[in-house]
Amino acid sequence: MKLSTLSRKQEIYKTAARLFKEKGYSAVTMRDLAAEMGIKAASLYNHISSKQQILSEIILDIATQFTSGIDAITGQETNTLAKLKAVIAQHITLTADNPYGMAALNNDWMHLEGKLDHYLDLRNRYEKKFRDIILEGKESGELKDVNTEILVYSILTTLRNLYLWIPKKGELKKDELIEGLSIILLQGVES
Amino acid sequence: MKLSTLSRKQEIYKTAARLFKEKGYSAVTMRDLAAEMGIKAASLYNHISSKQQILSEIILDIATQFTSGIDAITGQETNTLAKLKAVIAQHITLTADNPYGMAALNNDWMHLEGKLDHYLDLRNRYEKKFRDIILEGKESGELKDVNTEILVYSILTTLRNLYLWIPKKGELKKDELIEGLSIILLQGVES
DNA sequence: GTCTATATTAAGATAGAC
DNA sequence: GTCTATCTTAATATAGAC
Repeated sequence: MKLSTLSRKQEIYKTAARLFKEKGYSAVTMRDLAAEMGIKAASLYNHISSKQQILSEIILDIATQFTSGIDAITGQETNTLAKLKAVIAQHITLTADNPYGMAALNNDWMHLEGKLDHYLDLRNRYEKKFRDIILEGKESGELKDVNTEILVYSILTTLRNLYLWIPKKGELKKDELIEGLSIILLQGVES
Repeated sequence: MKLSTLSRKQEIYKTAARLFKEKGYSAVTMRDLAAEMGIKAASLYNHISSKQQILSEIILDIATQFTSGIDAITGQETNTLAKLKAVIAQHITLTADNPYGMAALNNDWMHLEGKLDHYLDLRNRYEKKFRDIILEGKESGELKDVNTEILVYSILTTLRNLYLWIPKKGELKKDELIEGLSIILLQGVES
């Protein structure tokens, strides 16, 4: 793919993700998507094979990036707080790169058909690795003895929904956001 | 309405909310809804006037409850931490009462047609009142000087998504959840 | 209160011309 | 790579019988 131009296929994915964020997968028609790109719906099928394939591509692309990311973090020889901060940084980076894709990941995964099981598998493994980081922190004494499930839920929910908020706050620099979120999410639970 | 039986209309709202949570408003058809209730789609129209009306009813009912609730909390003569804990308790209570409606509120509000402006108005007022509680706490010194916008986002996101989590965790008692969440959300920001 | 039958509109997708 | 034309299916909703 050329550097500063997206292939037509990539353009379709990008436009679709934006529309999916606004109205959800089911409410976006192939005619909506085509109109947004200035072509007719039938022309889309020269580049993609189905609406379903567009959704799969968008969601599994991001899910795979999160999976690789958490594997790298888990493999680090660092303490729990460094790992948690790396998880926060990864969410901010991937969300800033692709906020519309993150929205589809969060809200439209249940409309995956053939790839649903694969997606659920990736998500469950991600959650387990994240929970394990928390559990290690509690065992080592780095984290206070708060309720694990509530803490896992609270942090992951905040991170997963950053797409609702990041694009509007262009004035906040990425490093400041990583610092600010780390303080708010972690300061209360550090020993 | 009789005490232990829902009117047919209420039954429709309740069933619809559950289906909306699973697949989203747009992906649920009147035939799906009717089948779930053991009748034909046409029969639904003896009780309700449109699919759109079902969505309005579900969302605005909850949004109104949140609005009354925050008005009561804002009117209390208590300190900031007590007010924040009351907000947390309200979210937990309303979500536990109606997790499916909360899902529709969060995910399907953009499909409101005639009532969209009214909904957005209620939501904006709620957010403003919540932000004002945080700002008062910072002025009075009860809260640390953390980034206001990040804190507002983080707490509200966690509370708004409780529906994803509360129904699965029946073993957690409500009071424990209020305590646990208050610790995790607030302990890091108290002075 | 529910049914069958149906009107109307719009969806995803394909064929074949240019 | 895009178009027009079209197939097939399914959506919301109404009319009128029981």
